[in-house]
Amino acid sequence: MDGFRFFPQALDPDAQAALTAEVLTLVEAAPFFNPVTPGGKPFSVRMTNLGPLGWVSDRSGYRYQPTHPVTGRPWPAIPAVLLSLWRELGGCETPPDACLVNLYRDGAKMGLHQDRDEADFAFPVVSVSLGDPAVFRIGPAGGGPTTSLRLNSGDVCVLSGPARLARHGVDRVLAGGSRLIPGGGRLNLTLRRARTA
DNA sequence: GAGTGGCG
DNA sequence: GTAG
Repeated sequence: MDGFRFFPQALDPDAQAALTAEVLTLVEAAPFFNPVTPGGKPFSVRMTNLGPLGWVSDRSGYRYQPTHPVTGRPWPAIPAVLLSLWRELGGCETPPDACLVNLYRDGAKMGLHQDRDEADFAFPVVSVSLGDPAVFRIGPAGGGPTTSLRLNSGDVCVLSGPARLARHGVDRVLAGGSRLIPGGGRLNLTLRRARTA
């Protein structure tokens, strides 16, 4: 997968713990909600966002919006450490304007999809894994054979260039593999530039 | 259970 | 249409 870059253990255990604590504190003001597809089917992951814009899905469709769908308040700010990861590993000077926070509890998964709700695909997607390991799947943008990859806590993935529109998803989460998240599970932080610079 | 994929 |  040209354009797909994998940075194992980009965050050491102390940095993982600090980031997890910071994100969980921030999202107290923007609680995880239960999204549904435009067809009304619930996702198995729970979601919230950080930053000027947040990705949401409901019966009206997929979109980025500046406020939490339940509280109506703006999303909390993106932590500085994530802005640094975006710049250093994503190689992008323009900062992200959205950070989707997906919480995978027992049995949660994410079907194969593309991130294509952003205005300019020249900007990368930077994904940070925290907590339980996940079996990630990725394949070409145009369809075809996929490969699977285990994502551990502290790993960072970058989708850019030809891989920016890669199909990807999470087949399953390996429960109990980490004690990082209270109550267990996996937290995935996905940084994106939703609007043009 | 694993892999693939409608999809614009 | 949609990450189900």
